[in-house]
Amino acid sequence: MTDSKLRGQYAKGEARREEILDRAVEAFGKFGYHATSMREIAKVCGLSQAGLLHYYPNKEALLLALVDRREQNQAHEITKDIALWVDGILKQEAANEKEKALTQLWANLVGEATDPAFPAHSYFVKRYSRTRKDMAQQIAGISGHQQPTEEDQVKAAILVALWDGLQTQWLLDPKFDMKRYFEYGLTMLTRYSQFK
Amino acid sequence: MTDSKLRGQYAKGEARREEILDRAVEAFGKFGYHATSMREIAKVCGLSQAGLLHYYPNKEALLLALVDRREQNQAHEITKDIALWVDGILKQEAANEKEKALTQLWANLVGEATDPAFPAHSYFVKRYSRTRKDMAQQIAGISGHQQPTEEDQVKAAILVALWDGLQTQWLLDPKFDMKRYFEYGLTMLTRYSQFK
DNA sequence: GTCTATATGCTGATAGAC
DNA sequence: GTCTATCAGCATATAGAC
Repeated sequence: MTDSKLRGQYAKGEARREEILDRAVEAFGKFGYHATSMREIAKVCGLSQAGLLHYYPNKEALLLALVDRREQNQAHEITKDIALWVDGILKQEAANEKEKALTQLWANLVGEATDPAFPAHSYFVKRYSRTRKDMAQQIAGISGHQQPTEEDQVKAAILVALWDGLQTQWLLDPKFDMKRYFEYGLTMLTRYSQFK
Repeated sequence: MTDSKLRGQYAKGEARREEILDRAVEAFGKFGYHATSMREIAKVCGLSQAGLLHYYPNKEALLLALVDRREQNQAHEITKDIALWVDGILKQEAANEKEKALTQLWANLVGEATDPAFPAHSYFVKRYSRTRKDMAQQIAGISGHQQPTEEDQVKAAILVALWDGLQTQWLLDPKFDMKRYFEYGLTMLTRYSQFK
């Protein structure tokens, strides 16, 4: 079934949809979700506005497709090897740095998603909650705990915050060396304990 | 000169302007800058749209006035007493938690301000740069350094990131106990050193 | 699958009456 | 100081031709 997608109209349409998402990420990332019109996105896709609506019936559908795709590209396993873990995180960080448009979009969306009436609000809430849980599990793993301790959970929230916050500063100022700060923070989190 | 403002038309106008800012903070905070119309703000102020424009000639002027006012309310001195410093930061954090609308506005704006074309983009860039510098000075002070060390500067950026990042998580989920995480992070930052 | 044409409504902003 | 009336522009969305 998946292979059959590679031929025929369906595959073509799917490819087009992917391409549209790529352009949309760029546009939304630059100007924000609300400030970017479907016309503009259509334009950078070489489509008319009505043509774009053929693929994504409205703006919200486009947004959700975008967010969903990012989701799927970020699945990762849990490891007990601390070096491997740090490595994995830094790789993800590097990926975010490379895909600036997507990172920018994310920063933009999170701000807007704060409003409960935002189309993807509950998605963001769940997403953050799950990320914290996963991080806590991961930190417990490398700390030799069966279950995440209170401190593991606190560290997880801090790590998530650090990630977002450093990205913000980097987005505002491209010279900001996010990686350096992130590495320091990671090391600190792995080495420090309240009880030492 | 300042006293004379308290009487007459000028004082009245000033009070009205302040009131408008209060309402605007709320509106922008909820829905973001771009997604909030001048008409909506006018409405919650009990004004017509043209009436609102009498006080702030355009949308951008309103935004800048807002950001400017927050700026002035956040000036603070440098202390060498670590407990005093932590106390001051936690007070500011509590204030942000109380003034949810303003915090929300800030989160929203920072996301949008990432775009160089955003009206207040350069303001945000400068603001963050200065905050990092101030924080580094402050951290140097409580660490007994004459000048901020490299590590002090890294810690400053991390603290700023932590602040933003935890606020984001709290805004998404009001049950998120931001203060607890912030306290942990502050303690960690003051106790930990790369060289220990 | 993509287009043109069009409907309807909201945007920021201006002009000018009161 | 506040209003109504109005503008040009752009938004999302639909209908229907090719």
